[in-house]
Amino acid sequence: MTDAPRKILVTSALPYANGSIHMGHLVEYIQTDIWVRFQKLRGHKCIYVCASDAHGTPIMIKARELGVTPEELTSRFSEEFVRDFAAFGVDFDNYHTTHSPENEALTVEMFEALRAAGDIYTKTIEQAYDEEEGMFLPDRFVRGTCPFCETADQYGDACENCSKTYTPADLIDPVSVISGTTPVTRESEHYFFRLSEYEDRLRAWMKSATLDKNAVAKLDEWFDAGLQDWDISRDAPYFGFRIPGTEDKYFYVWLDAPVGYPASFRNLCERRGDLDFDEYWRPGHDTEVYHFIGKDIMYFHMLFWPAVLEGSGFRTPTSVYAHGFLTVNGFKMSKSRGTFIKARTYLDNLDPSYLRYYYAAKLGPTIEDIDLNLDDFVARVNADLVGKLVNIASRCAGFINKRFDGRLSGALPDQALFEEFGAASGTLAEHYERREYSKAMRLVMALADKANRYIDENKPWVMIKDEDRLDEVQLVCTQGLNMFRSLMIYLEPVIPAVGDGAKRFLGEDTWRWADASTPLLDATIDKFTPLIKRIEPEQVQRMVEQSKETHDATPADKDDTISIDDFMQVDLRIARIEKAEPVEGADKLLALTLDLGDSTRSVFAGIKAAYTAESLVGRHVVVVANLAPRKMRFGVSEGMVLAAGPGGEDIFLLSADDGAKPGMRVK
RNA sequence: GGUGAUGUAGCUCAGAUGGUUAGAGCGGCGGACUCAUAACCCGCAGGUCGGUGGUUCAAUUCCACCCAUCACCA
Repeated sequence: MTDAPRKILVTSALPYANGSIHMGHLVEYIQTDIWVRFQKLRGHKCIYVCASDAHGTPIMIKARELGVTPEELTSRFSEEFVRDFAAFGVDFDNYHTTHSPENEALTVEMFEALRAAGDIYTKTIEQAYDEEEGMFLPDRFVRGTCPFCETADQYGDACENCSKTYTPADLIDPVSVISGTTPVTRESEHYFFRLSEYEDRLRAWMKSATLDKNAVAKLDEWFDAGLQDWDISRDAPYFGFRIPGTEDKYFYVWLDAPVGYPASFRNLCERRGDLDFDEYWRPGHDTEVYHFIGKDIMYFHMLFWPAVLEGSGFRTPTSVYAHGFLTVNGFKMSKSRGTFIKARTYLDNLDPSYLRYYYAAKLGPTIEDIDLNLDDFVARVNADLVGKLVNIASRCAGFINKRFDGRLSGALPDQALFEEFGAASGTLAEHYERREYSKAMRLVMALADKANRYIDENKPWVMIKDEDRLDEVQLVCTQGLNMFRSLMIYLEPVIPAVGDGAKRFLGEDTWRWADASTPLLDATIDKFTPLIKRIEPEQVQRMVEQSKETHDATPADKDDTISIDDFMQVDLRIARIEKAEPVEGADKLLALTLDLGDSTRSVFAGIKAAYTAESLVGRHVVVVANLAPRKMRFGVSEGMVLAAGPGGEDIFLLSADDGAKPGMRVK
């Protein structure tokens, strides 16, 4: 490996400063940190910056609720973030905030450049307005009944029940979540960025950035739908930067948030003499810029952000690396299950190296979600890190310490075997570079197996009993410790804290990547102490217990079992099918008219492939009587007829035995 | 609803541009060892590769549809 040193700037997404860091956040910061540490270990100049995302309505509202200023709120969370990240070994070169002079200056500069280029225009739009609070309301701050399916208490942008999208003005009985009053619709002038003009340039950038194929598919989808211009302003009151030349207009938080990357970097430049801002952020230099993000914010980082940079005279990112989400034990993190685990709660119970290794063992370069299975976590970490890896040192060190005064021999007995370990360097480096961490971990563990097998075959504990073979014991253990050392160098980006312990044990100060291919000989090692402890399952149990918050559990967070009360909320009734007819334009639906005793209902049922209309008339079926009515293309469906089976022709209606009458409750 | 992705042994995941007995680690079972944080080593048992249909001499791998899970919809 003779790569010339590269100049690389890396970022992780800016955490929003209104809540604590949790296990989901850490996937990204650990992924990025591993990559950065790898680059540094290889001798490249790699800078890692981040910042708190400090603007926007949610922060403004939360600060108001707590009776503090937004500045106080966000700096409080920033301090917490910095502490948590440091504890997990996430080693930023700079951690800043978007509420900074550097950020304001850059945001205004970009805005002015875009305006000068004719890419900014104003347009009057209508928006929900809370008269009591005297403020415009973001869609998420208006709730009401869905205009399509009439489900109550839905957000102002989309219905969680029928998934239709709409605007707050479409809601039935809309309410401001801040004051509880009914919002009115009011006009306001907004600033727009002509994203629609950037399609060609974005397509060109997309090719040069060699994005993940899933990301490309997603972008193509967005291009196909047509790029819409982007509303980049918000009305006062708002926590953010005021747009120059206006009294009451502010930049939308998503405009200045990514500017936080160069702003944090500029802040670092001012404190360090060896960095030139323009070299990293203006076109025409051979520096590299990478953004690590979650797949949920690809839109902002792969469309808006490159377009803004392109249009305002800045360089575009070399690439944007998106990762998937974290599930815990196969499900979304849940407060009632105790799987909504904050960084701090983890740290109170477990060593950060465990998590860094486990994430590395599961991470690849794609946007696929990864699962933190807590049983697997315990087993995997104990088996790999303790049982295989550290065990190599543990089983060799005793002999060297007790019988050879801590002295390693001057040569290796099996040079070829050691060279195998050195030869893995190229493959491993490629895996790290491509963010194929799981592949790298598999390869390292396969080598660890090999090292353990070597020791097993050579049996130093047998030779030690024979005075004539003492030299051999020293040689075999030197070989074993050198294989251990190479693997620890390879894992230095993942578990640097364990690496530090290993360095101390081996009497070394620093490692470079290439050191893995050169053995440590004729050296004196320190007494071996356990570098990492096994995880006791109780530690995990305690962490889960401490993460449980039953009081604010939402229904979706509940256990797999339900109470009798929950069941009784479903109003099941016997109904007689009065009429059944096909629905014009629908392949699967039959329109049923049901007699419920005291009323009749119209219900659409997807059973046409299994039943003819005529065969149904007169049948008694079971219907969910209190299901929210659902508007379909053909009319409103006022209930659901129960049936079993996978669908298609395999549908089997439930019916009642003789004697059941329409309207009877099923329970 | 639209779009994208995922579905392989009990668990977590590899893999095959279609082709002899589909792999690893963990867990389970049996054996060996005792240097090592009950670690390590050897062996065994576990899978109709989500379902249905199609293309093909041949599909788990390609295509279609379906089911389930996840995400996004500015």
